[in-house]
Amino acid sequence: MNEKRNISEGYVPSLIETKWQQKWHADGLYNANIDPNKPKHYALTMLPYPSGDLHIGHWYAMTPSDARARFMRMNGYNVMFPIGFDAFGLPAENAAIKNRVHPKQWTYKNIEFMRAQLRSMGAMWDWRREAISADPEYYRWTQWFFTRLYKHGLAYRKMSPVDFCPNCNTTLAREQVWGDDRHCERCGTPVIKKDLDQWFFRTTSYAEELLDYAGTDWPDRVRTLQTNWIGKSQGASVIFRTEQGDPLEIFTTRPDTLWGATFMVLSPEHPLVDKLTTPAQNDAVQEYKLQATRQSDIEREAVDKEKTGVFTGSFAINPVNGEKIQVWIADYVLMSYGTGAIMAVPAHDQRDFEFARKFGLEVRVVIQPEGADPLDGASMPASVPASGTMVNSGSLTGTSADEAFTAAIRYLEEKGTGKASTNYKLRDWLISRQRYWGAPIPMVYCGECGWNPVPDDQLPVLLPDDVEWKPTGESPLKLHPTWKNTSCPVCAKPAMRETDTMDTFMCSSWYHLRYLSPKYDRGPFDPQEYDYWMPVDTYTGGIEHANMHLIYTRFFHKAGRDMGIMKGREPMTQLRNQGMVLGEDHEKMSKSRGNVIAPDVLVERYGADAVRAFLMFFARWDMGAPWNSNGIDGTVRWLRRVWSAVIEPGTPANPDPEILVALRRKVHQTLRQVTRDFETFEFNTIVSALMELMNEMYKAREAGAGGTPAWQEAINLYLLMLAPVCPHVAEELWQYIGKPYSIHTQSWPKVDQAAAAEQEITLIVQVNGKLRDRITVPADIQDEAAKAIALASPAVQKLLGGRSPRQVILVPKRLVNIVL
RNA sequence: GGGGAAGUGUCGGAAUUGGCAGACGAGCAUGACUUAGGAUCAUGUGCCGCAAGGCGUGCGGGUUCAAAUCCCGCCUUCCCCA
Repeated sequence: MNEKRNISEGYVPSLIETKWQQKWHADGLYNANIDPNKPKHYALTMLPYPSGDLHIGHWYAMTPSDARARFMRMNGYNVMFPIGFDAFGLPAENAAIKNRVHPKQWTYKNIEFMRAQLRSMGAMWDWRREAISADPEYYRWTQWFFTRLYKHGLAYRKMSPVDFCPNCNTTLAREQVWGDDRHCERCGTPVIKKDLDQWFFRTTSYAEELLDYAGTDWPDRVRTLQTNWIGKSQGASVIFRTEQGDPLEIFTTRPDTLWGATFMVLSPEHPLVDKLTTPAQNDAVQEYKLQATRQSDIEREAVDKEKTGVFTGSFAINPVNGEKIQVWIADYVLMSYGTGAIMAVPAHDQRDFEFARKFGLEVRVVIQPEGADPLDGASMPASVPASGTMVNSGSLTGTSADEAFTAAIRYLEEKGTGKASTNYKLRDWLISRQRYWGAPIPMVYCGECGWNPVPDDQLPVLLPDDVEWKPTGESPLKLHPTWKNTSCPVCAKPAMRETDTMDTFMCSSWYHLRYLSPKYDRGPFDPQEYDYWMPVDTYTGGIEHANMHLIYTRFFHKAGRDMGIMKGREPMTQLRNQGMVLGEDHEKMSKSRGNVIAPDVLVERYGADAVRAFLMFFARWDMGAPWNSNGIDGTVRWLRRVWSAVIEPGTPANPDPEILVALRRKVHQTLRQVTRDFETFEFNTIVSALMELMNEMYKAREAGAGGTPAWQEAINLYLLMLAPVCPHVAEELWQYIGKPYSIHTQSWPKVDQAAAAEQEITLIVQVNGKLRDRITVPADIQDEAAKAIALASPAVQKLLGGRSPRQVILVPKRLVNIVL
């Protein structure tokens, strides 16, 4: 089939899309190489998990990222736009258990399929840089990073609870715990918490620095999410003592209310609980501890939940007044926040208040709000906010609560029983997973030498292939007959490997570095590539990763910098988030809900370019929307119109010169808007501006402008503007009009400001803020002239009825508001 | 529960960030061309009203010459929670 015949058949995406994809690939058009003579631009889109199928949400995320990377390239940047796969993780293991396929096989088969899906998008990925986190040559370096963090004291081991199914005898991930009663997804048994020795990274050491976003262009929304997640609060740590003499440390943000503490509450998991529990209370305490382990933290923290708790039978001494107060346990105190123990000040904290009322504990007012009747602890209906004047507070009585805050800390420090303290909600990062399909934690335990990292020359610690899954779901690494046996890296005696693997967030914390040089074997990345490309200039991905992935990757970078491996403050300079595409039923898209929209079907039917354009057009990118296929026909119609405008320009028919001026004006105005919208990630209005321009061009062609120089300029600029959005059809038509290959290596056009300037504007005339007239006036109209014209309007004269206006408000070159 | 967002025609959405509400697209209606149309082209399309005109951006207040946009209080929906 020859070229001309294709063209005359009209716009048939299938005839052009694969053709160009293959040519671009063969020519290495999108290969990114170091070029010191050009400014670089590292554009990164969050890497997909190879679940088996790309869904429309992936395209929604990636298409605009690709379009913008293309736009940057046309603006003279040397652009790198890599892709890869976040290939470890639980779904592969579930598939293994369910379908008896090896996770490796399942994962790599999925990757193969998804590569083809990704290629059909026509994105400018440099596939030579593809990185797959489950490749040994990748996870070798994930493990290497672990050992570095360990050597720098940033990885440590401690006991920590996991969700555990006592029937299956296995730990469960959050998504394996179902329902309000929190039962095991496999067997339905209620889940309990079990303490295991696990590895942690000291993310909290970087809490303070993570609060500082200097050097980033990140959305305020993300900064706020992270700041709240890190959750810094200032207060005091105070040491109470149990009757038996054990120190019992608490953190409080309100040290000023210390005199109002009438009891203490420990988390049921607190280490002192058993020691504090008296024989008479033991049954009740043990029973309560068990039921507390059955709940999620989210449930436990719920403020409006009915308060529960049990008295331990023991007392503690309040260090500021020597009073003996009861020690309770309650699930609303979490072991993971602060010290897992609180002083309860029911008069000024609502949760403590509800607890006190339920169990008949004393409520003692220590702060009297200004101008209110004196509060009575016994009868007050709710806690009151802690601001006002101190009462019943020893030496602090009479001062304001604000002053009392620092005074109380001074008092504690003088007495040596507390100090000013800062607490963070951020916890250390638990990275141990009792799973097979992840990077093995490269640590070895020796009876004599303890824990030691696997030496670099023995990395990677390879996952064994010959594993089996017991129906219980226990980790195959633990069950493997020989894998865990090794020798101690220090004394060479027989030793045991750690059988846990790493959280996949570890893999995704540095994938942007592996892209730099995925085959490099002398380090995690080639330093030359690093120095040229890093940091990531534009990072795009879902807002849902604001807290976990994006905090982990920042932590990882800062820790790497302090270890001399990475450079600079932040790994990603600019961040932009897309919203989520929900299913047509307005629910989150998922296989289990059966509401997944597959791009393949759409591409086959409408072509990749139309799908790309529609995805950019159908919703605000940063907001997302429920999917709706209805509008996609409009996008196809538009591309057909574009096709027809290029193929059938018509012949010049001596048009009115004003038609040509107006055409050029519209073209350059559109270019101005499209350029701005690319810069600000407003992709939907890029497409609508292009549609609008095409509508104008059809009218101009109708009026005889087709084939004129103005028309040809319009076509040229149109295709250049279209190229980042619809790369295939733009390339095809660019070739058709005889321009040199490739359109994607052309420069972004410049706006002709003079041509874009309006000669006339519509002056809005309001009376008392209501629209009364619209008058076309010269664009350079002066203020006084505009007022005069507005006042002379018949509509205004009628309303004035001979009166003179009280006030005339003028917005230059836009609006006149006449106030009567 | 905590944290973060968002509510605009029949639908997806636009609005130079305080200045013409509803761009663009879908849908619908009418017409043209057609043996035919899930093709193409043209025109119309927020609501009430014959009209003049009035009303309209989740609901209720407020600030302002002017509010979808700013402030206060509600309601609803969505996202994240190691």
